[in-house]
Amino acid sequence: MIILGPTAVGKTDYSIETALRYGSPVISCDSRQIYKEMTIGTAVPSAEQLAAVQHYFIHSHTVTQLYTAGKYELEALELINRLFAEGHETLVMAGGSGFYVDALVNGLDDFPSADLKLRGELMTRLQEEGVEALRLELKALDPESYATIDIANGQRVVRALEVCLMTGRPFSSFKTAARKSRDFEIEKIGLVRPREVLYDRINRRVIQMIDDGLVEEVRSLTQYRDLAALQTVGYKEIFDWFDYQDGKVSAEGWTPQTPGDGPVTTLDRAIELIQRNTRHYAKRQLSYWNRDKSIRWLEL
RNA sequence: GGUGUCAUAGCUCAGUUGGUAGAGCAAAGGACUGAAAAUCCUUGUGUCCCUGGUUCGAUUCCCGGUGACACCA
Repeated sequence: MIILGPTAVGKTDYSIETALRYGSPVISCDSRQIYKEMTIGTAVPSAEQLAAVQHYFIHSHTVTQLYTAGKYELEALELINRLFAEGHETLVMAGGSGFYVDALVNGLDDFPSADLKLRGELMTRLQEEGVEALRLELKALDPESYATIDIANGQRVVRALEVCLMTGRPFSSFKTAARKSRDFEIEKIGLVRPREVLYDRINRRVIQMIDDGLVEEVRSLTQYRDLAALQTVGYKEIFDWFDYQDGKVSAEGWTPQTPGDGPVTTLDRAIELIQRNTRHYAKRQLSYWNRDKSIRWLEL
């Protein structure tokens, strides 16, 4: 049983109740709560909650190692098989990372995993030369991907190109879109609340995080700021505020007409941005699951 | 009390040398095969503050009013 839903909807409480009912642990499906260095900003379950029910994939990995949906598929599957073998009838999973859920449920094709060095080079080129150059290169190496992937999305173009260059085969040739069969039944339960209520919960939770010491948590992770794990709502905005305080960005040259958010001059501004970006994130989650007709929705 | 400036989309503003208007943000919708809390795409009709005048035609010019701000008393 997989419990999913947008951030701040109440998955943690619901999943713990459910797990207790089934005598199951909770297997988390969350791309950020997995990191042991991050706690407040990722809204991991409280110490009491973690004590009440055994949790997996919470604080289990480190930000210093790139973690991906592919690794999650492997590790989660292994864990699930082990737990079933130990006699569990029903397992409770919970999380907000749709891509991770998909990786587990349907499986990913057998793509090679990221080559960080190559990716770094491609990202540099993306910044210096723009998407256009990379796009043309992809068109030459893999016209099919060029025609099917979102060509405006630099990150996608880089990944496709990365696979082509690493393997000498077109990115599209790895794609079978075949669903892997799993030897257990999966039931998805989606938690929802009225938009207004959800947004209100998000806004309050952000304030609570600040009260709980988010700023200090972020400060303690400064050395990791460029890692993928730290590209996270609640962390990015506060790093930007630090930058402003350090004089790395200034308010000069910025007017309301300029695209973008402008400098993060105060903590209050950072809070506003975190709240907004969390709302945006919740919307993306909803849109991701919207097309999945197998989800049974439950209004809280 | 006097003078001046401003009054346009939920917010901050641009603009129309007079032919009923457009950006950023917000908001809404969407995409997604190893960075996914990432990344990317789409969507803008609003008494252009109110009244009157000039004009074929006013949100744009003029008179008056109201409100906000600034300065002077």
